[in-house]
Amino acid sequence: MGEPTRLKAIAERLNLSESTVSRALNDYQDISAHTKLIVRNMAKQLDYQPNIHAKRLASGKSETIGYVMPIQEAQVTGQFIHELMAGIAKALAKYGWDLCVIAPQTTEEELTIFKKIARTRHISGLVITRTFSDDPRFQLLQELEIPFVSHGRSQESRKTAWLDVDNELAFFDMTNHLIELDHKQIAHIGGPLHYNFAYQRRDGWQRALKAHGIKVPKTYAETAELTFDGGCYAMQRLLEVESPPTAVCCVSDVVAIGAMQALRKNGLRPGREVSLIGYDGLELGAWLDPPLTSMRQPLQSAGEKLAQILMKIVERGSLPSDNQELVRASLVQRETANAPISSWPPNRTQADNQ
Amino acid sequence: MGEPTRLKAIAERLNLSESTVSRALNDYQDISAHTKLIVRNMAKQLDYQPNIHAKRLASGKSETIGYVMPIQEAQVTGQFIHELMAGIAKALAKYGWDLCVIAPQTTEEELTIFKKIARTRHISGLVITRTFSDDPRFQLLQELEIPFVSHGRSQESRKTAWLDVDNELAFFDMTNHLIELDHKQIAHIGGPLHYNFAYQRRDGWQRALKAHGIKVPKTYAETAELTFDGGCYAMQRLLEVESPPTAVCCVSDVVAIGAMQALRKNGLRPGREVSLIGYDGLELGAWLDPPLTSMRQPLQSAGEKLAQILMKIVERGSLPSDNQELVRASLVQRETANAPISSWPPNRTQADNQ
DNA sequence: GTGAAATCCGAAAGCGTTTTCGGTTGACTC
DNA sequence: GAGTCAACCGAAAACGCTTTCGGATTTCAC
Repeated sequence: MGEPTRLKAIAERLNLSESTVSRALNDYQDISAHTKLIVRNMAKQLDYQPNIHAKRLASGKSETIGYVMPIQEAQVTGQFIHELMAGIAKALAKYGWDLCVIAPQTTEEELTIFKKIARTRHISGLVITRTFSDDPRFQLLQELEIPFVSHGRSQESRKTAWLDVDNELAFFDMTNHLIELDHKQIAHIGGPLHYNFAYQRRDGWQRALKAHGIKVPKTYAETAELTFDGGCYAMQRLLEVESPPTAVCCVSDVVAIGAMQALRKNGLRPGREVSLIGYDGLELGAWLDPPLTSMRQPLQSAGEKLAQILMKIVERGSLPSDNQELVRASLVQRETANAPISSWPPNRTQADNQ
Repeated sequence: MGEPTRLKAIAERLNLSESTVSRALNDYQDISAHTKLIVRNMAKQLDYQPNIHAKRLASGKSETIGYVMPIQEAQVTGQFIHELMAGIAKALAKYGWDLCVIAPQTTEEELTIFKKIARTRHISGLVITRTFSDDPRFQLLQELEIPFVSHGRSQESRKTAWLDVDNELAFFDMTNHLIELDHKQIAHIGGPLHYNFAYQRRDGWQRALKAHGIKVPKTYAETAELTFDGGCYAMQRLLEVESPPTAVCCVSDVVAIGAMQALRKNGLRPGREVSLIGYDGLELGAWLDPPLTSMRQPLQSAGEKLAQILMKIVERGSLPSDNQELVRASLVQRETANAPISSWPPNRTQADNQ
């Protein structure tokens, strides 16, 4: 397809110097409006695209940001990542920035890669996800002075940029929804507490209970691995407490789906004897029988915002003022959250005593 | 963290020229083994990382490949993409290549981006997925002389590099599995024929039937959108034919899940009255009630292979000999594929006549 | 001991931009 | 009409690497 157009070609055609052409295209102040105009027209006519490597070498900027793919450990993170990345890529594309994927195999490798990036600087900023309460990446990235923004918070994120869903509020809302349906025995299946969101979600549940003066036994606060099996076991344990709950707030959809399975195994139907609300709003929840009620956070737009925040940080060389943002999750009404029924829970003490 | 190490620093420390150092690190023939050794040691000691932009500018190579994210249209592509990308990134990382994500919003934009890449050449090769029977990308990329490899074939892919699962064989195997279970009334819910794999999967089903001398009515060849609803409607239609099937081969897991729903609505249980096999092996299939039998293709390793093929093409400047590869899908036995039962299908003609 | 070949390395010219610095205009002031 | 000040543009030096070319040794054969 022939040689690509260079700055030189434009300069020669217009009898200008390369430097003038360059500054015209980059909108420098000291180029006349007229010159800018003819240069831009010629550039368009010749379909000029700057050599990106020369540009980045000369300017010392890379205009590339990296997305660190979480190591596959929790289940069905795929859809999540896909939507988020699509949003990031979209926002970056508007400004001609590139999105580079980093897929470390282990946590150690991840940290090693960060150190390498700190030296090469060929990636000027990072988006990280799946944050932990105690997440070593925050300190390291700050030490290395690599601009970054996280999707989700951590104990270390007071002074860093992040965008997160208001987990506490989401579970407050979720629990309130169940209370409005007239539930009073509302349990919670939480996630492992090394995930930062696990705390917040549990707190939201507790606050809603407290706000309505509802007291539940300690056994109602369950914990599960973020897997189908984890949810299944946790629900099973909840069914074995003295007075089982009529509704359960689940830390994730996958966990909720596991809980549904446990209910079925015990001859119970989700949304009848025991209401269930998940979190993530996965579309696959709609395909279950019955379809799973859930909470959904906007992911594509989150990706876009993350990219915008990060670009600002990179360009300014420091944190902008609006570097932390909380978004609200919304209820996805499906069929597993309904009013309690009179025949549940069974009067276990009577039955057991007979 | 101080200035990064440059070639110059190594050269000065060792009293060598920059060019010698450069060639030593790049393993040129005309540098003595001894020199190479001391240069490499010093490079390691100083933690030298070449400036990638300078390198790419000077060498004219970009060592970056692009992955074109499919436009979100079919459902649950997320997990699929995630695994594939992880494999690609892993293989590229071994050689220090970068993976750049391209997320076009429309088909037109996708083609425009290709043209831009052809001019800038800042991405030296592409991986494309979700191929269509009639896929304009193949011709364009060849015209533009952009190296690429596709995951999946097309009508235009005789002369291009690809890696694909043997769809025909997968559905041949799938159908045989049902035949071995003693099914004789085996239907197929296929995908829209603009997807290239839709043909192959249908053909595999037909070949297996033919191989066993099994004849089925034409109405057994259904077509559905690759969605939950699509599968649901198609299954409903199958239940309304004169003698409904005892087993159904579904073009994808999502379609199969929709089909399960249709069965339930009709008071039938998947895997009892009607056996069902999906395709994709999504883990979420295991969470259904009953868990969905499916076929699975290896995705992570496919990603790695795609990356390797593409790197070869880019480096050689032409197609290597082993540029097309077919992998085999394997059966994921779960619970929706069992032997037929005597009470199904109902003797419809009798019943209707009464 | 001479010529040829092989071995190893340095000099220098790129690669295509950006950006600083200074110089040339013309207009404007007094 | 000399000086000042903008306004505008060109020259040239980076940026950090690769790669060609040729020169200086050394080795080998005869």
